[in-house]
Amino acid sequence: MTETARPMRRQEIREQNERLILQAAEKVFAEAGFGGATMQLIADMAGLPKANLHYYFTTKEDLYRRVVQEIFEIWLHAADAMDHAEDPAQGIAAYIDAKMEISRQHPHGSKVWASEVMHGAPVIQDYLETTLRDWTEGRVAVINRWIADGRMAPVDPRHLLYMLWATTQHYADFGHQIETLNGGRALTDQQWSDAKQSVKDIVLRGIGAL
Amino acid sequence: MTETARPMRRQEIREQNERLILQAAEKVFAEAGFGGATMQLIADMAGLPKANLHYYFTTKEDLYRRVVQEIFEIWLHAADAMDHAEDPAQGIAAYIDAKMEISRQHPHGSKVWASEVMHGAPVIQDYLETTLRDWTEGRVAVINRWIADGRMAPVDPRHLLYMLWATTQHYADFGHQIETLNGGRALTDQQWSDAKQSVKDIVLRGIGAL
DNA sequence: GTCTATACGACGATAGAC
DNA sequence: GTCTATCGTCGTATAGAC
Repeated sequence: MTETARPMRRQEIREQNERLILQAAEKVFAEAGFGGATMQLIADMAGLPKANLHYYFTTKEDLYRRVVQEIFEIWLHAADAMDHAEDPAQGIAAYIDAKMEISRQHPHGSKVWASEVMHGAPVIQDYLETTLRDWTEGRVAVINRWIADGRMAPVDPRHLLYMLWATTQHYADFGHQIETLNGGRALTDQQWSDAKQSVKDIVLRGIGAL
Repeated sequence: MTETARPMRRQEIREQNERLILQAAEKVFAEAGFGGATMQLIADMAGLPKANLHYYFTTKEDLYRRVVQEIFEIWLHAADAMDHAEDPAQGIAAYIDAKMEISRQHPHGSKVWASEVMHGAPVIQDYLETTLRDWTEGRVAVINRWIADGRMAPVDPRHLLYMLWATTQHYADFGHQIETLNGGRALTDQQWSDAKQSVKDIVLRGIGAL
């Protein structure tokens, strides 16, 4: 009887274990907060000994930082939907759809980010001041161009962006509250679709793009 | 030399100390999360010995529960602004103004609530299922009446409420991010005024009430 | 690369003097 | 009602065998 499965190389073992740990950490940090999370809990969920976590990430804060960075990267890519559009109706609708879908697919990451910012962004303050600030200024310019071209009403671009962030992320961060108000049941496919449509209807009409 | 100040009675001492502790706890729980907060930190901020906290509130969780209940009560009263209005333009504008003002005056409480819900509402789940559910159904009925009377567009009342909660609370919960994007400075009176107006403009136009 | 055992510190809670 | 001293627990992190 020969061993058919190719043995994993060191690099593959490392990648697989880091992936396992990061997925477990995202869930535990989201559900318990940074202070409430324990390395033991994350290790159990990842199915690895606690000491291995320290081997791969050294400290609890290192591991946490990596989790926060991941959701941030995902959000940045959602802006692509907005950039490749000519008019606001299409661009903002696509951005809302993308952000709502992320809230559905990555609710844990969204919560970890929210928790981090609520506590004053002790770990990712530099990201706020560089990447996020640049990103925001770029989108503000896009929206201002749409306004200048008469394609939408003259609303303050920053407050519009805050409304988009707040509303889309609310479906992840306050998902438990929404579920409770939905009779204790998670939103169905149809209800998610309705949610996206409701948000797009109100916002697009609200900025005069419909 | 006589003592002019009337000595406080036991009940007054208790009320004053509980108030000191609750204010300190709200701030510490908001900034550090439940797990990150320590009784020592709260005691130092309140200017009382740590043992006194346990005397008045027994456990850390008791103290936390009281903090969460307080912000919830404040939010419930904000709905009064909505109930005494005949048309949606006036009622929802008043609700937005009230909720925005609470975000400004009680950012810590808002964050504690957000954190509690994000972690699955382990302490106030019963409130979600009773008080909040009843409250929500009442407002849904009001909005549906406005729609039936042709005073606003036929939007889904629940998703409208979620957008109002998300957007208004965002200015408290993500206040640090907003401040960073504002050049590291807190919003001025004028900027708060602009924020309220922007939210009202987009939402009211969005639901066809303008 | 994996895991057991443990050091070390911090926190919640309480006992008991005042 | 107030406060000091302290107990027991738990969590992060590491040392060292395998």
